[in-house]
Order: sequence, then structure tokens, then C-alpha cells
Amino acid sequence: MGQKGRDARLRQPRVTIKDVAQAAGVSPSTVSHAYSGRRAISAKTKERVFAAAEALGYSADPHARSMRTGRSEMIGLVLRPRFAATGAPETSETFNRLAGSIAIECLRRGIGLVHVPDPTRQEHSAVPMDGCIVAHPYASDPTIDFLEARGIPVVCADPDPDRPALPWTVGVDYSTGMRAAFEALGVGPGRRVWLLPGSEDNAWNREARRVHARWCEDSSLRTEVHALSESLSPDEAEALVSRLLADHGAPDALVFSLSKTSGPVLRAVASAGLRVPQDLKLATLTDSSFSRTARPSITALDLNHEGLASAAVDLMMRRLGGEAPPGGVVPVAPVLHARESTSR
Amino acid sequence: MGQKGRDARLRQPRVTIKDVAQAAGVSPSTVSHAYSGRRAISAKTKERVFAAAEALGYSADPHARSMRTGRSEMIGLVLRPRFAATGAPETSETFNRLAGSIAIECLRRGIGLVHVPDPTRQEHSAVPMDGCIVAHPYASDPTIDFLEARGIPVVCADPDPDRPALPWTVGVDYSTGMRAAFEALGVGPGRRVWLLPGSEDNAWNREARRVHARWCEDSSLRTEVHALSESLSPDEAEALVSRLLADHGAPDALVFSLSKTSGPVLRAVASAGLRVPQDLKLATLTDSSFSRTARPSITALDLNHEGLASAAVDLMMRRLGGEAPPGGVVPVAPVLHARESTSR
DNA sequence: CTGAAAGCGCTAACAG
DNA sequence: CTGTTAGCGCTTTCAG
Repeated sequence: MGQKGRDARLRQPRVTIKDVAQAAGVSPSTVSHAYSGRRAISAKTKERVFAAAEALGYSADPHARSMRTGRSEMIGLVLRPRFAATGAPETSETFNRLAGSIAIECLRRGIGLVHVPDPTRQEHSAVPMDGCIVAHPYASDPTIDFLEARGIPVVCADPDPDRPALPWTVGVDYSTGMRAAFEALGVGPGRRVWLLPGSEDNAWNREARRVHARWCEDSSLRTEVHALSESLSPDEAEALVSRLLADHGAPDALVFSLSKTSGPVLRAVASAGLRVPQDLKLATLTDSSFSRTARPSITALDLNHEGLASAAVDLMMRRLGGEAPPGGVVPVAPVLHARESTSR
Repeated sequence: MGQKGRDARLRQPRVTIKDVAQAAGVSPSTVSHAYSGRRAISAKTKERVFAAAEALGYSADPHARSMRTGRSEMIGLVLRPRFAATGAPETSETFNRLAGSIAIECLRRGIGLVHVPDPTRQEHSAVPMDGCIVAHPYASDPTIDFLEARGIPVVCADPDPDRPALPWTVGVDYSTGMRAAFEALGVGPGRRVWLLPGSEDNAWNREARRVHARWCEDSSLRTEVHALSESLSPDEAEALVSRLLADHGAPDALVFSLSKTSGPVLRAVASAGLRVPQDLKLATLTDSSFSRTARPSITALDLNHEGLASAAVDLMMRRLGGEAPPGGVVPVAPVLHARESTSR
């Protein structure tokens, strides 16, 4: 039974602060202070304490310590399951890249990171964490309120769509980055630049349409937009792009949202007898191995998950350190990778 | 100061089990048992307790709970930094995929996962975890001994190279998978099959050489092996393969270890005027977006990090559940993805 | 500079 | 079925 397992693990009785104190011939509080440095301990006493601790293989019980101090020196991470659930390769690449980056950032700072299954699922007991990063929250995400109500400070990595002005938020600066992507096409007035956004209604697709429209207006270009659903298979995507090119005539440049459609788009363009970049410039609004390894390689907007991770952890440390919240969303700059598909 | 931050977070006094008990007009132990179900509580009492808890926004203090029970319902994960440190894209893809898979596996089971910076770095206080997965341990990794000495059960995800027979280990079954990769080439006796392994001395490269040699012998093939260092740039790798083809004459099939060199290998082969798969079959001993999206796509051995993750978490749950250790390394089957580069 | 003792919030014996 | 009570191991007053 479970009973057996517990016994097996407690076989070796825990070495407590009392054992160390006894072995070193001092009181428990002296041992505690020797480590914490919160009061002066003579050098030789410290010596004896550490030697005894070493010999006994002592390390402080994190539970007892946290119970006393109220802190766990760990931060939590909530990742919305939609990123993990769907089997789309690009989706899991995003999930893994964000989770991995936050993990690495925490390792670097020597702070513990705990993945939280789902805080709102009433589990009786909460997860020990001093604060919690909620990555890509849902609209009006109840997790945020739940955690804050229990006194756990939250940092949002990308805003809650319904509450973009929440304090303690970091977010990718889509509009600047997307603008840069359009600029990189290097097309002059009077040219035709298509946008092929995804069909899901999220901030990223919305921004793409908005920035495209604005930029076309500023540059005196006609706007042409054709949605390319996230759920299309590669072959379906290729067929759709081929049809669009046939029906509407090829534009001078084409910007698509999902980099996973790099291959299909390239093949459709090639089938139409167009060369990239000579006849048609190409750019995509997210970066992945698909755009990097395509031939020709595709100019892409790297959404900079690493930067988002780093900024989120940094903001959390500030918040836990008692600083005042920043004036607005802390912007994370996406990075444009100019590649062969937009070279002159 | 830190003082300020602490106060800010403790602004809202913690709701304890006593508060709930008082509000519901019962004793603290009744509240405890209402949740844990470790003794029978009348339906209406439970009702009152939960209502009171809900109203007060109660959830149990994880520190106090863990201190009492000795368990934290979390498992730890130690990932060796070499995977994160080097900037190689394939390396970080591996790191992220493994970390992400373990995270997802834990989310699925509703168990907490804590990334452990480095347990052996004497931090005075340990990290709260019921057990710890050490992924890709170093040879004679001291982390394993350190944790076990402190009574924290360890599961190795891929063996400690110096101690492959440690109990509670899961490992990728390289040899079976690699054998399958060679078989997939579909070449007959008397043909020439090159192996281009990496130059690092790790289990994976060692196995590749061993399996290749054995298979060549079994199939009456000449063995030709040329190392392709992990540190080469794409252009350097392409140049090296081109030179090898020129110097030694093209083989009938070529197996390379690192899938990130898919592009370079393909280009070198094309430069030599060879068509894949008609003139030359190709396979790689690890899978990634590079082999998947190449044209033609490359037959690759997917090392199945997801499977490794899942098996490791599963084994940990068994160990924590008090089961006896399995008889040997729990094998995880890598998956061969046959693609265009080996089609007939 | 050091020791003694209180108590963090919870669970698990004991008692009914 | 429910209440009372004794600690889990640590930090932190309070005394010296």
C-alpha cells in the first residue's frame, strides 16, 4: 500500500537542526543563525556547526522553513493547456519554447520553478509559491483573480485580452514588430501586398490585420486580405494559396501569419511559376524551424519567447521585492529575422 | 527593503483551518477530515464546512500540510545544464522538448513539477519534492548520490553512463532503433553504407558505431565511418561531406547522426549530382524539424523524448507508491519515421 | 555572543 | 460521527 511506500522513504530518519546542535554542542537557534547570518556567531562556533552538519548530511527541511518564514523561494508557472493539448507541431514548439525559456531563466537565477497544474481546480491544498506567472491567460482568466485573492502575486506573460491594462504584465510588442516585417518587404507605392492571417480571433491575428491596414494606408497600397485557417493541412493550405494566386493574380509581396505554412506557400508560389524573392517577396509573422530551414529561407518575425520569459521572471522578482508596478505593460520586442525571401 | 515586500504580500492575513472551523461551528480536525476524507463526516457537516471555506476563500497552507505529512505532492526535475547552455538549436530543441514533455505529463497527472536548479549546490535548504527525476545524468553524477543520501528517491531518465545498471532507470533503446534505421535503407549485400557519427563520446554516438559495425557484419557489408563533429557550422559540414564524397566515391546509402545537418548533407549530395533516394538513400539517427521539413524529407529515428518523459514520470509514481524496482532499465522505444529519403 | 521556549497551520493519535 | 491535543522542524522573540 501507500503505507509501505512512505515507510520505505522514511527509512532514513531525517537529520534535524537539533541533531546538528547536539553534535556541535550548541543550541538549535545557534545552528539556525549560523546559516541565516541573522545574528553574529563566533567563527569557531560556526566552524563546528558546519562541520557537524556536513558530517550528518543535514539540510534544512524546506516545509518547516517555509512554514515559519511564509516564503518558499519558488515561483509558479501556469501555462494554458490549449498550447499543450492540440497536436500541432508549431503549437507544441511554442509551448515547449516558452516553458523551456522560463525554466532556464529560473535556473540561471537560482530560483525554483514549479509548474502548476491548475490553481483554480479546488485541490484543498495550494501549491507552494511566492508568486505565479500566468502565461498567455485566457480572456478574463479566473486564475488571475483566484491567485490574487489568495495573496499570491501574479505576473502575466502577455496580457489578459479582456484586461490589457492589468498591472504587472509583460507583453510582446506585436505592432512594432509587424510593422517592421512589412517594411522589410521593401515594396514601393502602388504595389500589392497580401496578408494571409490565421482565422482564430486572438490578439495576434487582430493585430496583424490592424497593422497591415494601417501600413497599407500609410504607404498608399491596396489592401488585400485572405484568411488561412490554422486547421488546414499542408496540402490544403498549398491548394488554397494556389487558388488565390490563380483567382486574384499574384501580388508583389505576401505576408502570412503561420510559419508552419512556409512549405505550402513556397510550393504554391513555385507552381505558379514565380521566383522568390525576385518575383515575389515573402514574410511570415511568427518564426519557427519551418521558416528557418525553408529554401529560400523565409523572413520571419520571431516573437521572442525567450525575451518574454526573461522579462516575466524579472518582473516577478521586482514584484516580490516590493517594488511599485511599472506604468504599463512591459514591452518585449519581437525580433525580425530578414532572410532570403526578402533580399533584393 | 525586502521587509516592505514581505509586508505587502502578507497584507491579507491568511485564512486558516481554525477560521473555517469557527465559521462552520465545528472543530479544526473536522475541517481537515472533511477534505481528506480520512474519516467519515456527515453530509450536512461537510456541506457547512465547504460553504464556510468557500466564503472565506480558504485553501490549506501547503507548507504546513507538507510539514505534517512529510510529502509535498511534487516531484523534482534536474536537467543537466549542458543541454541548455550551448546555443545549438538542436540542443535547445532537445532540452525544451524533454522539459516540456515532462511538464505536460505531470500536468496530465495533476502532480506538481519543480525544476531544481542544482541540488548539490549547498543551499542550506533543500527543495520540497517527494522524488526527483535526473535527466541525462553525467557520468557518476553526484546529484544522484546526494539526493538518495537525503532520502529523496531518484529516477534516471537515460542511465548514468558509468552506472547503467542503477535501479529505477528508464532509457532509450538505441540499439533496436538504430538497427531499424539501417534496415530501412533497404540495401542489399555488397553495397556501401556510410556512417557519419558525431564526435562527442556519449552513449548515443558509441551505440551508433557499435550497431553499424554489427549490422554491416551481419549483412556482409563493408563498414565506412567518418566522424562529423557536432561543432561544425552548416557550411563547414556541407564542405566536409562534399569532400568525403569526392575522395571516397559516393556510397549507396548514408546515415548521419545529427539531424540538424540534414540540409548540408542534402546540398552536398545534390552538388555531387546524386538524386535522393534514387542514387543514394539517406537516414539520420535523431529527428527534428530539420529532417521533417527537408525536401526530400529524411528518414529519421525519433528518440521519443515524450516517451522517455512519460516513462520516467510513471516509474517515479511507482517508486513513490512503494513498488519494487523493475528488473533492469525500463526501455523506451525510439520511433523510426520512414520518409522520402529511403523510399524505393 | 548564546540558550530556552513559543508557535507557524496542519494532521493524526487519542478520547468520547 | 465529532472534539481535544500533541507535535512535525524551523525561526524568532525573549532572556541571559
